[in-house]
Amino acid sequence: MTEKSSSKAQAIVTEVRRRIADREWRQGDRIPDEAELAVEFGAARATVNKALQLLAKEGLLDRKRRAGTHVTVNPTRKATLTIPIVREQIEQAGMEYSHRVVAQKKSPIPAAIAERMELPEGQMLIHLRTVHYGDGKPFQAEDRWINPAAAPGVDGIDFHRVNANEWLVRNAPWLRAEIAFSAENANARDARLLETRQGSALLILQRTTFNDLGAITTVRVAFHPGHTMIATH
Amino acid sequence: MTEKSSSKAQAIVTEVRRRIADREWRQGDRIPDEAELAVEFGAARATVNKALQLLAKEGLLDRKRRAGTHVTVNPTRKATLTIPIVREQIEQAGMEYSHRVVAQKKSPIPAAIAERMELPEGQMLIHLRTVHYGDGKPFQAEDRWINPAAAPGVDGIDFHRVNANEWLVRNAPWLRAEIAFSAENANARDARLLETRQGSALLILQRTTFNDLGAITTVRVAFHPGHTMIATH
DNA sequence: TTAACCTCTATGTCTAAACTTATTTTGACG
DNA sequence: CGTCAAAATAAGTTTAGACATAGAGGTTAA
Repeated sequence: MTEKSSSKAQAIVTEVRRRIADREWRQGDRIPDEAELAVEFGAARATVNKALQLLAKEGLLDRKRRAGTHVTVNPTRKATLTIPIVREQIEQAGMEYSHRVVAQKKSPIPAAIAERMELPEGQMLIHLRTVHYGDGKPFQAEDRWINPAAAPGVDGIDFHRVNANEWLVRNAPWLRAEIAFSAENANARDARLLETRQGSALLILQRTTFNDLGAITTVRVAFHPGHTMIATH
Repeated sequence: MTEKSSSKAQAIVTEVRRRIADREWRQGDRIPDEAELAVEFGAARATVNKALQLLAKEGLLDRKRRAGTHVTVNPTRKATLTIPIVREQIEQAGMEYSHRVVAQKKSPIPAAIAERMELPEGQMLIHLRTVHYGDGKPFQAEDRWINPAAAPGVDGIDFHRVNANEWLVRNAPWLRAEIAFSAENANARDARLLETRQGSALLILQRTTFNDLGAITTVRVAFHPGHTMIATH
């Protein structure tokens, strides 16, 4: 077995991946059971189990009790997206971070937002529009609604002085999130805020977070044209 | 402890998440060590370890030997994207799948592709353009380059008859992938293939896969305007 | 003061063994 | 034959115990 990493389990992961990549074990094949692999790799069954569970979570293996472990036929591979805090993303790129709150007020939520937040239409939430800059150039525009009922303490905050993203991350951790990506042509406001021309293609990230008390916040983030999000395998 | 799931480890995960969400344990706090939690939860240390490692991978906890486990200060939460096989995605939506190969030929790769695939510029690869349809309406347009050196057997295949995506998934599993999302205004070709107007905002997915032999394939997928990709927490 | 070194501790990893549980197989019975 | 129940099997989970190792903190020597 090719030892590629420090841990035994990781070595098993690597070796099984190699066998699949090299087609020693083909799509649909049943692979030896945990006990046999444990003997072959000189490891305990628990260690083999850990390795195979990881590969199953990755989508490379299908595991079923009694039926054994099979190489996935149509592997739907998963990619992990890391959604960083804007400020950190900008500073990590070696730019100077700044932001500007364009609007902060209490408003009744429109139908689309109500649906996303699973709240009744017309409820009064905090509505916030912010632009984040790197070295003075617009990086992303945020359109955010915050539900004070699920984020205690938010009412007294002046988001002109405190970064909403960071305040929320620190003061209202979420239990569940819904995230969606899409592309939209910049509308007049997007264009103005991002200092680009109307109609240019923007990557849009839409995220709603929930805790026991319900929806905390929903945000539509419009990235500057040309922005790329990287996902890691 | 609120038992939310079958497994003990999962129950610990849920309870720790709750304590963080309810701010019993706050950002930056050091939480009790594994041995203490094991006693509190009436579990073995290995079980607590499994739970905490999961939360650390999620980004909620920071763990360091000797220093203990802390609640992450600026949690960079991760989202998992499932990139399905087109056919399955379309059929799952209850539509009838079809596809059309617009072009298949051997061409020298341009500089941008060469860089992505870590190959010398001008190398001859298979170039493929395909449109995938749901109920006859264009769903996504693929622009793909395939490296026969890393995908043995690909040379004889007629991709007018075989779906490239599915052939590759089955015959050339990858070890490493690079995935990126962005938005682009539809160019003339995109507009024609997707039957939309030039300039409309398209969600673009760019993926390159590798095995021991090098880059297998790189593909630029342009989705129909309005398409949304969902990520799960 | 600083650098080099040591010690201690909390996490990381593995093991053997047991028990649980989903699922397939088998086989008895109608 | 088909049906239902029992047996068998492979993965799922947990446990106690052991050892490895990073790294914080303290100690000593230059």
